[in-house]
Amino acid sequence: MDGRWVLHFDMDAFFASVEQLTRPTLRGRPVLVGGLGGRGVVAGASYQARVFGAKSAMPMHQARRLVGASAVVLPPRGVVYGVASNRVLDTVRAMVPVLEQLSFDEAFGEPAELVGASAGDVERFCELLRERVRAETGLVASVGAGSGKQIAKIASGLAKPDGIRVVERAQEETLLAGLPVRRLWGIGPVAEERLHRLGIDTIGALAALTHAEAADVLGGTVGPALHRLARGIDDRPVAERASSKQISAESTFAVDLTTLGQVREAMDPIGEHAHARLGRDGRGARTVTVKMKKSDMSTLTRSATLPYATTDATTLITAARRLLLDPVEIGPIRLLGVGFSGLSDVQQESLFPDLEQTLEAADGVPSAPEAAPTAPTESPWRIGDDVVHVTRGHGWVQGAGHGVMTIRFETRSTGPGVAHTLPVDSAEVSRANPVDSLDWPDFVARMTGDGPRDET
DNA sequence: TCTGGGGTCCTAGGACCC
DNA sequence: TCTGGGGTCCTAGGACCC
Repeated sequence: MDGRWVLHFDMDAFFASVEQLTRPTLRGRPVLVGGLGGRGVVAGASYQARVFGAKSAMPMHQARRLVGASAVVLPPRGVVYGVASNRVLDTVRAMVPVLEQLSFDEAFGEPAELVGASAGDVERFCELLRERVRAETGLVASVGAGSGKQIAKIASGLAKPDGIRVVERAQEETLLAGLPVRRLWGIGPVAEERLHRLGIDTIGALAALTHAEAADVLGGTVGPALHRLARGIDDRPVAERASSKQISAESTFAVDLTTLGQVREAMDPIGEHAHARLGRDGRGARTVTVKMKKSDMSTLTRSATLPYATTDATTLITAARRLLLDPVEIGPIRLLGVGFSGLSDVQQESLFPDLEQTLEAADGVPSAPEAAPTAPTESPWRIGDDVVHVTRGHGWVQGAGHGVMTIRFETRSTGPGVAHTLPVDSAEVSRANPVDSLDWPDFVARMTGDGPRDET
């Protein structure tokens, strides 16, 4: 495997960038994407928001406070990110046929034509890849390259934003040795703390341990594996991912649930959501798992395995319901989840109707909560909603309240748009497919051609 | 008003079978 | 006049990733 080059391709601030692409007014502004409720966290932050210290996984209220009044806070539009992600990855795949996709916005590749190539050749290849993605999707990616997955991933981190970083063999050891252990893929807060207590802060210090010591600190399987990575030994192959092993849905409540009645009631929409995603997958499940997170953040799970895999909603959701625990006994519950595993193809008459392409694109994507915990009386429109106006076209809700709403009319192809204030009950405005913000010309063609389109 | 939602993998104990 | 050993499945919890 000498002379192999692994690439790690990573979109820059993906969610926030898609918002800025499809809502041009947001370009250059600090955008926070994530849950708007009191318990929401940041799923994506634009670089303009990161300047203030906001970042992914941070509680939204904290990020908001850091950024201040200029912050634009938007709920995630999973469907749009899914469509954008598919287009980006299709573009990448045209140059790198075998891709190991890690998430919506990240993938490893190992192009055959780069075996034995010079660093300069690799850099030119990555630049071409980035240019194509930018030209075809309007989105920016950074790319890292190195002799293995770990170094490629670290390199793409160093390349950000909007860059390339090719790490040559001769630079690897020095580069790794100086980095904090936390930069290793697989070392999280717990392992970091454990190493820190032993005075091991850098990857170099981890590499200096013996194999046995590493196993001792980090566990018999993970320890030696991380130790090898720390020493720059990483011959893991790049391969397409197998189909998922588990499909789940979960929801955090604005207020903790304290009675079994509340938990049972909350269970149904979550179970149905998980089941709908199972339906899109097409397989049946044999094991049902219920997850309950308590107010102290500890988690309880209960699972049951059926004699055979099924796609039947009643069977699966009934099994889930039987697993629920009573908050009176275990304490208040902040999150409830339902998961299906033991997935297999199950020969059965088609129980699932055909679903829209956009729904498939949305699969596995974070989406806004179905039922908002906020006051339902004020307005049917929420900030970030996609709308279409009879004459002004596609837009999004910038603000709503006191009987009026402000709509910004713009899409990817319009450039920054104008804002208009309309009554919240205006008959000229209706809900729009969010994907139209990416594909406005297609939408116009549909309207003038084949007549009215489906609602989502 | 601290800490989402969707996943993967690992560990460890008990049941069960040969 | 006792209770080995290996393999597999199931369950529960937890670390870690984006």
